[in-house]
Amino acid sequence: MINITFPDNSVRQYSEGVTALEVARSISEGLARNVLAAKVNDQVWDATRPINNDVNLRLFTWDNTEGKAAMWHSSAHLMAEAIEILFPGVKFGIGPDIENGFYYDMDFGGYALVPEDLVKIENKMLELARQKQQFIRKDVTKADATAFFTEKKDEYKLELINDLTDGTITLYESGVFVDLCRGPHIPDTSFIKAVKLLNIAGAYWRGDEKRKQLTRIYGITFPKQKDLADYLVLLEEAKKRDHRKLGKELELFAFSQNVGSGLPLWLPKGTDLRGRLETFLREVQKKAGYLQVITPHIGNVELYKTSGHFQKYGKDSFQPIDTPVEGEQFMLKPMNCPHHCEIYKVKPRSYKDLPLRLAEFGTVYRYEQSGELHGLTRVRCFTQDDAHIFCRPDQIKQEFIAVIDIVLHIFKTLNFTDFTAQISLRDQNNREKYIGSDENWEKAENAIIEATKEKGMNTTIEYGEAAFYGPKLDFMVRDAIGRKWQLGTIQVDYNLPERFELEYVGSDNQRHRPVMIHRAPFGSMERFVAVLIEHTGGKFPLWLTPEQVIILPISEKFHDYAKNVLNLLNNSDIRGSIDERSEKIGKKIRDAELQRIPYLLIVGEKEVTEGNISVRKQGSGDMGSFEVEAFANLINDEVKKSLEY
RNA sequence: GCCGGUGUAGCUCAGUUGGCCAGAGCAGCUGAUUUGUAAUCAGCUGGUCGGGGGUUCGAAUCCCUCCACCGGCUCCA
Repeated sequence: MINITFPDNSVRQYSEGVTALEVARSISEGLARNVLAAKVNDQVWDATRPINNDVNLRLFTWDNTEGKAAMWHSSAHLMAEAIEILFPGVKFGIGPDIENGFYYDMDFGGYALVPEDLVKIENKMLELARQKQQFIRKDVTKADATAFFTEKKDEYKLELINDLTDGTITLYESGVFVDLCRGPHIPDTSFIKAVKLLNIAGAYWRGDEKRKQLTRIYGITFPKQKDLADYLVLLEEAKKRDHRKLGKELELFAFSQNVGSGLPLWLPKGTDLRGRLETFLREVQKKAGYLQVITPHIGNVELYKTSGHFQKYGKDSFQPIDTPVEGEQFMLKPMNCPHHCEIYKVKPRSYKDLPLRLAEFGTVYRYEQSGELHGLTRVRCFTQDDAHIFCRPDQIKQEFIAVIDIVLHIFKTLNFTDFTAQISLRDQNNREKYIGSDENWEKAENAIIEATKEKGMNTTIEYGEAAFYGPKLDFMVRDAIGRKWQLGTIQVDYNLPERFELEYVGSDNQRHRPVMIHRAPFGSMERFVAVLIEHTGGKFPLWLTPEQVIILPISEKFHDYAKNVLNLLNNSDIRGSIDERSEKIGKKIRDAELQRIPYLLIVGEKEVTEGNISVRKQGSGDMGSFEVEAFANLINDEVKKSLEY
């Protein structure tokens, strides 16, 4: 007999070789019907795998991340089986579960899948799922595995096997499909009741653009048909919040092929909104001791050779601009830091001057690959809310923490609760990608880790995500459909001060090298506004929104009164307009609601007589009558409250 | 940049197997209406069917090519 300990620390005895599924059945038949996988000590196992020792056991169902993972991983196998039946000869790469579903990378040998194929595959998957195929785990030797996939002529699997070093190789068999796989899998395919293959994409084998591009199919499955329907509705809802769609509808920004792709045109309302964000940040930064500067949009090529950017990115940048006579070359500026270094150098600096915090809403130009362009989140011209802090080495931590405070303050003011703080470090195996000494890298990496610890932040660490000159702390948020974007960033840099030979005179009257911190709380105005649009669905905070109110006269007779009301509101710093169209009030309300204007003020006979306004709040309806002054106070209180430091 | 998809009026979309002058709704303009909490009515304007090339008696429709956009991959100072 063996002892099995459950999460609540209770212990039960079972005979050796018992499976998690049998354990579940011993607890309740209902549980057994829902068990997808199990955690045995620290490893997630098949629920059908025999347990031979005393262990800690935890059962996973669809309600657990691990349960979903097993379900989707198994779904990838099921899809592969369906494809092997429908498209014999297809070679398989990898097919993992992902956050929302799964994918499988496959080599269709030149055949281009069409969307109708997906439907066929879905149907075949459902057919196979109903057969209640079991996932059978087999331990094999490397030689056996190699022999099997050699026979199958699957070079991708062979390459994977070849790279396996830990000795144990497992295969999983379900129906006619056998895959190299670590597992775990769900007990059988009958748990998969609903299937949706979402899209087809190309993906380089092993993520290497020099290698063959395979066909990737993304899909998702559910244990109930209704779950799938709900999920699809969710996706549709998310698409409605897409900043590209809302940006057009709310007239915030536009793109024109005549101007060029990736070059956003900020429309009046978008400019107004962005301007308010900038003003807001300027105020915050002023309080935090930043000095605002302005630098040109171009700079001599030599400047970027000094900084190292030219060597690193010169080929992939907009190419230098030649002057007509002197033969000089200028780059569109891809970064503001070299310019700021030159500002640092305009005069000798004393340790007493530090930290020197230079801030600029600096517009930069980067030649992003055409396939990378994406609405306002990935563009070729964008404005960073940039600043560079030049400080003494002993000031790094305090400055770093002060920047974190600014970022957190901004996120809080804008209700960005759903972000992750990611510490981006060097790729340990690929150090030649970076410039600067090991010693400085370590100092910088430690400074970031210490600062985040001190702030008690939840962080993730990503290796290989650092900038080429230094590690970063990045604030990541998701867009409407779950894609991750970097917004705020804070970066420690020992390198540029070196390259620009920046110095300050210390209290010892000796020359010392300052350290730089690059930081941008929004990241870029473009990307920030994009994410803001998606997070708010276009319903911006009152203090930020381009139009706070719109006055809707019942008929032309009340236009004069409306103008008086607008004047009074303008005098109280409230911005808005009057809908003077000869439309019915229902139409005016509808249009204003669709424009996400926070307050609709209706004025007609009744309001004129009583000298007030009827207020309707966007999204929630009639709030009743208000005196203009009382309403103005209400608005201003709301604005003040959301901007409190 | 790579793989796949899409491209018809400002927007959302129809347009049978290639065949009369390319359609609708919304928006816009003009007029009527003077309206009470999510779409008043009528008329009009508006498209080199993404650009270029080809096949054909004839192309929005078939082929080639370029461009843009969409979903991924790779990249992201």
